[in-house]
Amino acid sequence: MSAKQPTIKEIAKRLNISISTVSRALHDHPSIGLRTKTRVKELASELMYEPNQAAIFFQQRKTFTIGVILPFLSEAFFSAAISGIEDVAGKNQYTVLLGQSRDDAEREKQIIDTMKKHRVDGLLISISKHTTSYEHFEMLKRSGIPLVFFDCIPNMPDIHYVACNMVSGTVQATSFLLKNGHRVIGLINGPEKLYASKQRKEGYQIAMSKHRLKYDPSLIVNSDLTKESNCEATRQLLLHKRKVTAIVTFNDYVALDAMQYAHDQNIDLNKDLCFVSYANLPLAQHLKYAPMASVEQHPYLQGQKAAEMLVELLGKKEDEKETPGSYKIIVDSQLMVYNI
Amino acid sequence: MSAKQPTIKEIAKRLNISISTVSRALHDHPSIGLRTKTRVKELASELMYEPNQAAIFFQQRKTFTIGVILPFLSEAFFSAAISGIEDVAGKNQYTVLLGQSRDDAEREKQIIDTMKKHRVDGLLISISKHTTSYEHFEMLKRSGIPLVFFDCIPNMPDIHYVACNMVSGTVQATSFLLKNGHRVIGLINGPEKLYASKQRKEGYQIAMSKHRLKYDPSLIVNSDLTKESNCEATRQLLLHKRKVTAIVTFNDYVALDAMQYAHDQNIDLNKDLCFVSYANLPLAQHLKYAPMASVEQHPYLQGQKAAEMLVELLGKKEDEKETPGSYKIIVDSQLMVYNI
DNA sequence: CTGTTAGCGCGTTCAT
DNA sequence: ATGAACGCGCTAACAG
Repeated sequence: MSAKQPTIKEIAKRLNISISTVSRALHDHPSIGLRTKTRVKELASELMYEPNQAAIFFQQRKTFTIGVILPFLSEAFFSAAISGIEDVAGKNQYTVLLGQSRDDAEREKQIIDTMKKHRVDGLLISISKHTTSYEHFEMLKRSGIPLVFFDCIPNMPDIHYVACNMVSGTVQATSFLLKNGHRVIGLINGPEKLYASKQRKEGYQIAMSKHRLKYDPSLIVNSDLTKESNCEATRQLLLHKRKVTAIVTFNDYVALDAMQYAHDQNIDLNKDLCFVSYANLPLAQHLKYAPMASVEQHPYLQGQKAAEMLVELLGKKEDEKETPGSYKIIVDSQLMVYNI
Repeated sequence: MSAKQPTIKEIAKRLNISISTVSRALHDHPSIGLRTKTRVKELASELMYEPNQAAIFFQQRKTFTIGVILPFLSEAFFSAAISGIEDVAGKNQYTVLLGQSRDDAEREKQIIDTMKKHRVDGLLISISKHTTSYEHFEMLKRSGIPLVFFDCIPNMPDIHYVACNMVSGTVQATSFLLKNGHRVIGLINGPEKLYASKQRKEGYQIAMSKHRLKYDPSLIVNSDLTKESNCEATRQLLLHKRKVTAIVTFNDYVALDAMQYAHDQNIDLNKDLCFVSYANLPLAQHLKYAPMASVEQHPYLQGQKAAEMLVELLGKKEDEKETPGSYKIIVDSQLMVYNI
């Protein structure tokens, strides 16, 4: 029933002209007679001709597809980021091939393989929490597939990336608490190896020294970000010999667990114990307990910037890939104080 | 630097054998000598040869790509659904091309065009709230691109789809309230034209008549699902001449707005006024106010089933597309009572 | 202005 | 057991 897609060949045959004439007519090539041009175009639309992109992609060695690999779409941060990516991609005629690593290094690797097979033109990656080996990224580089990391970036030399300056964000967060009179401030950090954790730690330290307060390492506890670990971390801080009056948490999910735990210990939230976090969560106003303030990481913007960077790399590629350096964009994070 | 991808042609030249021999060797064709086979394979892996899928796709007239179009990834329902889709797709060697319609009919249409251009093998769509014309879907059908709808499906004949039985879900929800002694139950429904709204209305009516209660149309109010509209709907129900003691809401987002509004009117939630909703939201335990119960729609499962259906259609296509009928899968929704 | 030809990378007959 | 040749749909370099 559904007639198979017509080709320029078909059109050429029917019109008794050559294939290339048809091709040129369709492309408004200047050297085609108006008469033939209209004839071609009419028949084309009559037949509902549509160029076979697969063929074009093939011969142009380009798929106009960019792969996006990220941990979880269910995290608001990423669903916002991918919207930014999608918008930029679409504006530049690219489509988005999706892959969720689910924070599984093996899965991430496999997705990369698949994407490579599909000959994506470039890749946008926010690496999984558990990715420790970076071979597959190196491999991509060697294959000449441009790669831009965003948000969660690997500790590798010469990479392109977009990330948030979590150092300054954490300085803001901690300073906010200090200005509000808190002196003993805990930090529930993520896994120690994570770059994101290092930045938070650094920001915390900077803020402390700025206020001429001694940095107490025991006020920083690491969590592997499971609920249990988050609660355990909270417990530790609550048992600290000094009275902790405020806590900065690695992200909102940690904050929720911590606040829940503290509340269950009959602690008056955001009074006896204040929380400041990093905004990954929507619905703040509908939450039972919300942190007093949250560091906004601008996910949509990060996605946008990363996609723009990639698109630029893709454009440049044809001419000269002589720029071996690395592009970096640091998006400023900023503390948002909730007025609830 | 990065050597361009080697081809079988390249390998053939180096080994002084023909292209087709290389091709066959790589495919373990029985009629290739063990000796040449190993030689080929060795060189191939040495050069890190990888078949150019773009070329293969092209000549096989297949991209092994399925397009997924849905309103918002930021809604938990959809991010869960796409995970189900991704898993099934991956298991069957398909990749997922993503497009968010943002509930914009025009955008939806344009995404479909792009996907068609990209020659996706099939499409999975949850239509936007504002899609009223179905031409583009018809067009796809005519092009021979298999189409499976999920969750939000258009009112069209002969379509394949996976959806949740919201009628029975609503019957359960309403009955739950009736069993708990409520007699005057409001329903904040979505836009009237939506199939999802019709189902909810129907379920509401069925539950009422099952309990031999008279159906009062004025207890059903429509919302366009904006915050304002949700609050206005709530207001109407609160002003109802009969005392409304329970409300079924179109979804969790509506419920949140409604509960917030009611709370601001000094109403004791889930006591003076009970809420039951449809589960689109995670973090239920962290919410300030949560409905007493929620109808689970099994998004992951719906995504899975829809993808499986599409994969099957894609497999069948080659042989005979003689089955013009339509596949339907109704996933049972079920009421989850929160024990908070 | 238009036609001819070649080639993109691969699978697939059809020969040998 | 291997090679030559063709075609998928399209673009582009090269003739007229």
